[in-house]
Amino acid sequence: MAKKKFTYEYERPAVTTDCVVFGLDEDDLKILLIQRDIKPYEGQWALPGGFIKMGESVDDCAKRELHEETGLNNIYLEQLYTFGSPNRDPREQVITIAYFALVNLIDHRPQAATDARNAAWFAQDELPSLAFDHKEILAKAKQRLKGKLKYEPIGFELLPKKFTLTQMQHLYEIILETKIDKRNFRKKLLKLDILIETNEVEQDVARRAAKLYKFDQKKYNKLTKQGINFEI
Amino acid sequence: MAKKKFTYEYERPAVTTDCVVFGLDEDDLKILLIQRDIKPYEGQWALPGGFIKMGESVDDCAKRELHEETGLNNIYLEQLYTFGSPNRDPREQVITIAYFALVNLIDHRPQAATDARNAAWFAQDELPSLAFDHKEILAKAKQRLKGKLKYEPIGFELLPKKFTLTQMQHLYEIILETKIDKRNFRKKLLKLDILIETNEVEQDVARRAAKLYKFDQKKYNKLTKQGINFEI
DNA sequence: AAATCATAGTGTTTATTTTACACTTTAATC
DNA sequence: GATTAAAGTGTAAAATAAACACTATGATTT
Repeated sequence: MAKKKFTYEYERPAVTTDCVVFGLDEDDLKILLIQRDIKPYEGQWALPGGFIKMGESVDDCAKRELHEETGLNNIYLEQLYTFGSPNRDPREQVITIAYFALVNLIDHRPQAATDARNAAWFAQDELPSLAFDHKEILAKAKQRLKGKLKYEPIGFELLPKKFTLTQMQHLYEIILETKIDKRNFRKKLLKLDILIETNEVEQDVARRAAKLYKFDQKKYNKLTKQGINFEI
Repeated sequence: MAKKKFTYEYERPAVTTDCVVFGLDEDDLKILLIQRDIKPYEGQWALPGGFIKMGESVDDCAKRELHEETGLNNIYLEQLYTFGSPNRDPREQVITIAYFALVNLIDHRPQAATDARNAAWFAQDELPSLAFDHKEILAKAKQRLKGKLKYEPIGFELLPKKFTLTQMQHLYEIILETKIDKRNFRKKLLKLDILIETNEVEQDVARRAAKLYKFDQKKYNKLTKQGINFEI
């Protein structure tokens, strides 16, 4: 073991960040996990994350760990909740600030971890058992994702740059776990006026191809300044 | 200085909790601050809070610090956000998990701090300058309070056990910073069916006395299980 | 005892939003 | 040319939200 070097007057907990990364596959909401290569929980799957370094903000720590362990960069990332039960880590007291992230799996295909750790996407119904209290963190993240999706159109983060209205609707149906009426959904979404209709259509489909739309960031920013109101 | 006793392999940030306590006065939303008696920011006003102890959960730390510094106990307390910029404390890196709390000022009159520190309630428009990044934490708390009030009837936490509908309406008006129509407000609130009408009325008012109501915790619990939907 | 004051308490109408619902169009494939 | 699969589209009914003003009550004043 490396020699211990840092001394404090009072005992201190360790601090980590962990990240729940959601990605949308064809018809499934997937979660990115890494396989632990050290104790405790060696070999088990866990949320990507790790210890904070001095001089870095908590947000930066989450970004860095996510990049180091999964190769992901520049994706939607937001603080979720801080978990601080004294026994959540068997080694010692570890406080973790959990984040949740959204990535579109079409542009960011499942990637190998850069530091040789095993990383993989798991569907909801094929989740392995998770290390630490990560199951609890995941539950909180799912709850937050559901809640957020109703009031903010964060769905764009999970879709490719250009997408069809049906893709967007599927996304809502998968996350909210409910069927949505096609006409009503389109009416509401288009009324928000934050979509740009491109003059392209889907490619390589064996049926009538759907129009592709883009997200209009500028109009969306204006809208949020006035206080958005989007309830699906 | 006391001798330093705890040694770690890697440098660790200190961890604290801070608490934004809101209380409702006659016609003002007030915030509980304590005056710092040590450096840094000695003599300045700050949110109540302090360092986490080993073996205690983050939630427990918030409760304990709140009690030690303000005498408050058993009040509505919920985690707000974790602030972790590396320079938010001039001494060294300190990560703080911020909480927000609601108390009714009628039952919990402004109290002296138990540990001799100066504690006082401040109205929004007479806030002193705050230590650390506490102004930012306060802003986040206000934003959360507004947001929450719209979807959950947390107003009860700020009112005495028995209250009039007008008091509740004033609360909404003060926090949301908007005028609300009396008839529409009452209709909506009563339709939720989480109020119990007592057969008491206000005392000592020089006009027609209003009926007093109580919050029906049981019905409310049922309601939240089904997913509440209360938008004022 | 009557008048005054201050706020409690109460319903209806209109506008807006949400929901329910089914057929035609299009383009590729067989 | 028929088939297939999903795209795309509108209307009517129901529910909800918003706007709006007077009467009731009880204490205080004259």
